[in-house]
Amino acid sequence: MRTSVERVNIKEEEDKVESRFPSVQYYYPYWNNIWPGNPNPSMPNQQRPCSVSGSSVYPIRANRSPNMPEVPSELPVAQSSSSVTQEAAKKEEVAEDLPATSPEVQDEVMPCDGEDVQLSYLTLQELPTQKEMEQFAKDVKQKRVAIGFTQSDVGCTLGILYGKMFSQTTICRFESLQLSYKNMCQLKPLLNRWLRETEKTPNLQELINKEQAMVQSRKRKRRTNIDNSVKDTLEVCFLKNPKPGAPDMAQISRELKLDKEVVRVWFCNRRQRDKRNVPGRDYSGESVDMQPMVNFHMGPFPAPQEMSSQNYMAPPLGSTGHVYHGFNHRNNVFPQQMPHGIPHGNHN
DNA sequence: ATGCATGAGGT
DNA sequence: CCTCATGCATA
Repeated sequence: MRTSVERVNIKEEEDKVESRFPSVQYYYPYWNNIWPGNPNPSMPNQQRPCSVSGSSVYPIRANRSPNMPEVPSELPVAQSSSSVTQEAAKKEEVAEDLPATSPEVQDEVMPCDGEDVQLSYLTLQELPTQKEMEQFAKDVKQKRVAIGFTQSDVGCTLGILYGKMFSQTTICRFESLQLSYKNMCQLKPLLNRWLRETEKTPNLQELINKEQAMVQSRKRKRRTNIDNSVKDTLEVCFLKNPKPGAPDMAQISRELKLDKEVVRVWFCNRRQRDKRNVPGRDYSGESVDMQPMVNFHMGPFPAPQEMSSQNYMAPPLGSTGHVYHGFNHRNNVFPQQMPHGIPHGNHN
């Protein structure tokens, strides 16, 4: 049993469209998606092709596998909605980004084979390796701390300097490499620029405060709190079928007495999380797989995403059907290893 | 730091 | 109805 596991396309398996929004109307009237939160309405909305479209796929150096006939296909369809993120910082990334982090490597990167890592008009050099990315993230954090910036400050500064603001969340995730590879690549140029910019203009603090003054929030659905016991059950369901169809979700929601939309979102998020924490490949570079039973391929790259979730072991739950708090709800299933030497305390 | 939510863009 | 980037809200 190994890679032969093909993705089960439960996706199209059901056409019986369950009533999607049955009894749900907890949505407040803020649907006219104008979100005021964005202080930069002037962002160009072009869509440049992006460099990569894989999720948690990290490229490696070419000298590793000489047998991979990598063919950078033409303009990949960047469905990325992040406009400025790419455009603005791209060019200089080409020229200046590399030397900073890992000097030893100057050769090309080798995007994963079967993966959808693609190149467009960008050079291969723009695809940092996982190691480089780790180093870069570390650098960013170090710098941030050094100048006494909070993660929010950084996000804010990016907005001021380059027109696209980011939340504390995003910066945090960047630093801890919790974003998809592609996402990391998009943000890297910006942060790289920030890194350099910061050295010149040490007093951005004021700008920040000014900008931060106009923070606003729109009404949002209150965050649902799902009981751990319920989460356990959801987890079990997920392991059995990461992509339940509408009917399935309907049933789950019924049984757990959760709103269908909540269930749907939970699965979406669960899948997303699944992609970030690639089994057996933590971000520490040296890692070995910690899941002896999983059957994901052990190549340099994670298996095709669709199957990643199937690699999880069956939950340790008893067959009694009785749910107990058996999961670690913190860094569950795959404890994510943080590469940073810095302890993970709150630094804000 | 992370859980749930939103919305754009894609089938 | 999905994925993906992103963020509010909260533990």
